[in-house]
Amino acid sequence: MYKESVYSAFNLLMHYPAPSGAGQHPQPQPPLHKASQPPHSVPQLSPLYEHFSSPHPTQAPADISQKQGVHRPLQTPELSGFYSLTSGGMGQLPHTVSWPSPPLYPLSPSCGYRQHFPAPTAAPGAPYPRFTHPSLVLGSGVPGHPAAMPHPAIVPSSGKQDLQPYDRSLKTQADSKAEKEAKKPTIKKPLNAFMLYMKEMRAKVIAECTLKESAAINQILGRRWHALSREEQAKYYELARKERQLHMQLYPGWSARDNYGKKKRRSREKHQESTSGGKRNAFGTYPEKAAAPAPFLPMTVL
DNA sequence: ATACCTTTGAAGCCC
DNA sequence: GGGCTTCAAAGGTAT
Repeated sequence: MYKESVYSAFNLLMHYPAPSGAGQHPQPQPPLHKASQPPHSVPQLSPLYEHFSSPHPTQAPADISQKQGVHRPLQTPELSGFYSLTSGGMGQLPHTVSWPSPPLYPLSPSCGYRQHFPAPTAAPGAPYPRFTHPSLVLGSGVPGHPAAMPHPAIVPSSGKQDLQPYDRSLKTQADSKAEKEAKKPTIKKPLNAFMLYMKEMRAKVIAECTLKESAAINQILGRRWHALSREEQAKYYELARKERQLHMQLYPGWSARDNYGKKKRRSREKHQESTSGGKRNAFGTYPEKAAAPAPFLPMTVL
C-alpha cells in the first residue's frame, strides 16, 4: 500500500511543472551563529504568520493508488523528472545514466494526475480558512507573556508509564537517572524554511491530490518548493530565520546535538544507504546526488 | 510501539 | 572547509 501511494506520487510528479528556475535560486541562509548574533530582543512575529492559511477540508475521493489499471513504475524517480540508472558494484564508482521520463499520464490542473478519478470535492477557489501558525505566535513560550504557552518546540518526552512503588524500589540509581532524563521535555529543532512551507502547504496538497501518505506528499511539496519564485521562497527563509532567532532566545543553551541519537534507527546501514549517496531510483539503485544549485543571496529583512 | 519513507535545510561531527 | 549524518513534520505502512 505504501509503495502504491508512492507510485501515485510518482504519477503526480511526472506532470507537475518543472521548476522554472531550478538550479538557479536556492537560498542557503547564512548560519545564525550564536556568538555573532546574541539575542537582544524577541522579534515581533505575529504579522509574519498572517499569510499562513489552511486548505479547505475536502472529502478525499478514493485513493488514487487503489485505482485499477494504472500502470506504475517500479520506484519513485528523482524529482528532476529524469529516470536514473546506476550501475557499479562493490568498490566501484556508480555510473549513472539519466534520461527524461516519458509522460505517462495526462496533466490535471493542480497535481498532474489523470482525471479518471474524482477531483477534489471542495468548491474550486473557495477561500481557505486562515489560521495562525502555532509556532512563533507572539508570546508563545515566552514566560510572563499573557499568551504564554509552551513553545511548540517543546514536546513531552514519550516516557514509559510510571512504575508502581514496589517496582520503584527495585530501580537502580542509574535507572532513575535515565528515567529522569527520559522525562525531560525534548526541545525540538526549529523548523527550516522548507519545513515551514510544508507545514503550510501540506493540507492543500492533500486536498488537491487526494493523497494521505506523507512520503508521497513530501515529494510533491519538494517539487513545488523548487518551483517557487525567489521571492516566495525568501518569505519562508525569513520566517525560518526568525524561528531560529526566537528558538535561540528561548533556549540559549540548546544545541541540535541534544537531540542526536534520540531517534532509534532500526538499521543504521540501511539508513545510510538512503541518506548518503542518493536515493533509490526507479530501479532500486542509488543514483549520484544531484549537484546543488547555485546559491543566491536571500532577501534579508532586518 | 516505533522505525521507515520522503522532502529540504540547518547544524553537528569528523577528517 | 568539505563531506557526511542527524533531525526537524507528517501520517500511512512495515516491523
